Amino acid sequence: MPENNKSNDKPLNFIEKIITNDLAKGAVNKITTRFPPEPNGYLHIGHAKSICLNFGLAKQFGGTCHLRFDDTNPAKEEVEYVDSIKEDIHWLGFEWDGEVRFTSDYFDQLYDWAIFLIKENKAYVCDLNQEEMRQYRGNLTQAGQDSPYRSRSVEENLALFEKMRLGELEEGACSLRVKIDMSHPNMQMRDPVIYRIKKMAHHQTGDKWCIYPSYDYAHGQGDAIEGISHSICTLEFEEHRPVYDWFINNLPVPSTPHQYEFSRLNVNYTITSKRKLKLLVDEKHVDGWDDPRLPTISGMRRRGFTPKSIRQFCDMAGVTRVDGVVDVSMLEYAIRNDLNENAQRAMCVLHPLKVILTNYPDDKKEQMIAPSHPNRDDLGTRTLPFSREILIDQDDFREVANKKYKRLVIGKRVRLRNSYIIEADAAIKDDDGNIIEVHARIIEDTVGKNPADGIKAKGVIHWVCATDHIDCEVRLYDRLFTEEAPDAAGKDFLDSINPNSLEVLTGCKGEIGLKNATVKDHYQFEREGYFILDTKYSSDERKIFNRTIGLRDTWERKA
RNA sequence: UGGGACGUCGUCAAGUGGUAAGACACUAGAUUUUGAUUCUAGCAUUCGCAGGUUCGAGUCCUGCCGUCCCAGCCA
Repeated sequence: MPENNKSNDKPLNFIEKIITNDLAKGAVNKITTRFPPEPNGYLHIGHAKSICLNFGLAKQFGGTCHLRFDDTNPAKEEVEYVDSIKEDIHWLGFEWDGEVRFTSDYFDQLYDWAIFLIKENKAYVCDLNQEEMRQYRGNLTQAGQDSPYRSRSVEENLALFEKMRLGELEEGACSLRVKIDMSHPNMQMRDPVIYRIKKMAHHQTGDKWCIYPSYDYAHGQGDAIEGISHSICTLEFEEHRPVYDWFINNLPVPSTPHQYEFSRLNVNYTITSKRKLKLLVDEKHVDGWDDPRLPTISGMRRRGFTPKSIRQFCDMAGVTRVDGVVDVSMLEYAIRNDLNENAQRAMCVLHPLKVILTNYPDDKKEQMIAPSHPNRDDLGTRTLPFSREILIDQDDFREVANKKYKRLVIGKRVRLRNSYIIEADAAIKDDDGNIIEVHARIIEDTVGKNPADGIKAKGVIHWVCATDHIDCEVRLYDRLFTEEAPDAAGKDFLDSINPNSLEVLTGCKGEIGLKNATVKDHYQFEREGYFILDTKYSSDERKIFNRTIGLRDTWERKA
C-alpha cells in the first residue's frame, strides 16, 4: 500500500482520491507522473504548485515522476530556459526519475504515427492558410465547414506530407490535420492541426526537422510512450482532453494515460503569466528574471524564500478545480514560519542615529554574549562589542511620545537588546533642527537583569556598536503591483506597477558577526525582518542584504 | 445566443443525505530582553438564488443567476 507522507489528518485532494482509487481497483500498479514545462521562460510560483503536485504525488504513492520538456515549438524555446528550469526544480527539492526527457526525443515516433494516421485515412494535408482555416472552422455558435482538402487520397497526403518533411513547401503553405469533426461543439475537435512547417533549427534536434508536431498531437503520445499514468495539467486544457483521448484511441500507443485538470495557482498583487513576466523583464521594469520582486522561482530564491516555505505554501493552497486567487498573506505566513524557526538572529540598524552613553567610560569595551536564536540553543551564541558610542535606529527615538510608544524617549528607559537598559537625557540637533545625536546613560548592572530600583524599561530596541560593526546596503521590497488583480481583464498591468516596490538603504550598520555572512545564511535582523545576502550584486567590499519579508507587525510602524 | 467547467466564512479549503473540519487573515487576552514567536478565546443558524423530494439537503431533483475557459499552423 502506498504511504501517505502528508500530515496524517489532512484530507485527500481530488487527484489523490483518483489515484487511491486507481491503485485500489488495480487500474494501475504504480503511478507515473510528469512535469512538462515548455522551455520558453523561467519557472514561477504557479509552476511550483505543479511541481509539488506531480513530484509530490509520485513520492506519496511510491511512483515516479519524469521531467519532460515540451519542446514542440522551436520559435519560442531556448536552452537557457532548459537549464534554469532544471536548476529550479532541484532547488525546490525534487529529483526527476531517470534522464531529462524531451518531447523532441519522440519526433521520429510521432512522425511515424502521423504516417499511420494518414494511411488510416484519419489525417490529411490541408492547404488552407490561417485566415481561411479560421473561416472554415466556424465559431462558437456556428458549425465549421469541411476543408476542401479533407478528401484527398491517402497517396496524395503521403506525398504531400513527405514534401512538407523535406522542406519542399513553404511555411504556412499547408499543415497536417486530423479528421475529427468540423461541426463539433468543442472547437478543439474541429480537425486540429498536428504538424506545421517551421523552417528553423531546434535547440535539441538541430536542423533535422522542418516540420514540428503541435501540442495536442505530441503531448498525449509523449505521455503514452513514457507510461505516464496520470497526466496532470491545468484547467484551460480541459477542452483538449477529448483530443488527447482521440489520439490515444486511434494510435497504436504502448499505454493509455489519462489527463486530469486542476486549477492553476493565482496569487493576489502579483502576476503569473509567462508572457507578462517576460514583458516586465524585456522592458526592464525589473532587473531580470531573478528580480526579487518577481514570483519567479529564481526571483524568490534571490529574495530569500526557502524551498520548504514554497512547498508549504503550495500545500496550504490545495488542489481543486475551482479558480480562485490565494491571498499573498498565505505565502508570507509560509516563509515567516520557516525562517522564524530556522534563521539565526542578528542586529542591523537601518537608519543609524548615534547615542553617546555619557556615563560609560571612553576606554571601556565589553563583549556581550547573545543567543543566535531565542529558543534554539543548538544555534549557539554570538558576541556583540559594546562601547560608549552606539547606533540605534532613528525610528526608535523620540524627544516626547505618548505611552504607547515603547522605545527611547527623553527621561525614559529602554532596554538595549542583549545589553544594558539606558535612559535618554538629551537630543543634540543641527542648525536645521534635525536630531543628530542622543545623550543617554546606562543603568548599571542591568545586563541580563532588571534594574535594582525596580523601574523597568518599557521596550526593547536593537543597536550596534558605533565603532565595531559592518557597513552594508539593505534592499527593502514591497509588492510589485498596487492592484490586487493587476492581471484583470480590461486593464493594463503595467499601469499598476508599484513605483515604491524597491527601497535601497545605504549606510546601514550591521553587527560585526555579519561580516561572515554567506549567500546561504538567512538572518532575522531583530525587530526588522528576515534578510539574506543578495547573490547578484553583493560582494565583500559592498555587502547587500535583501529583505525577504518583514516581521509581522501588529503595531503600525509607519507613523 | 454553442460547448465545457466552477460557485461552502474576507481568502484558500474539508464535507459524497443526518444536522457546517482546518489554514491564512482579522479581533480580544496571556507570556515575552524581538510591538516577533508562543499560548488562549472569538470569528458561516449557514453553504450563489428560488422551488421541490425527504422525518432530515451544502449534499438528491428542477429552474434561474454569476464567474472562468474554448474560434493559434502557442503550450
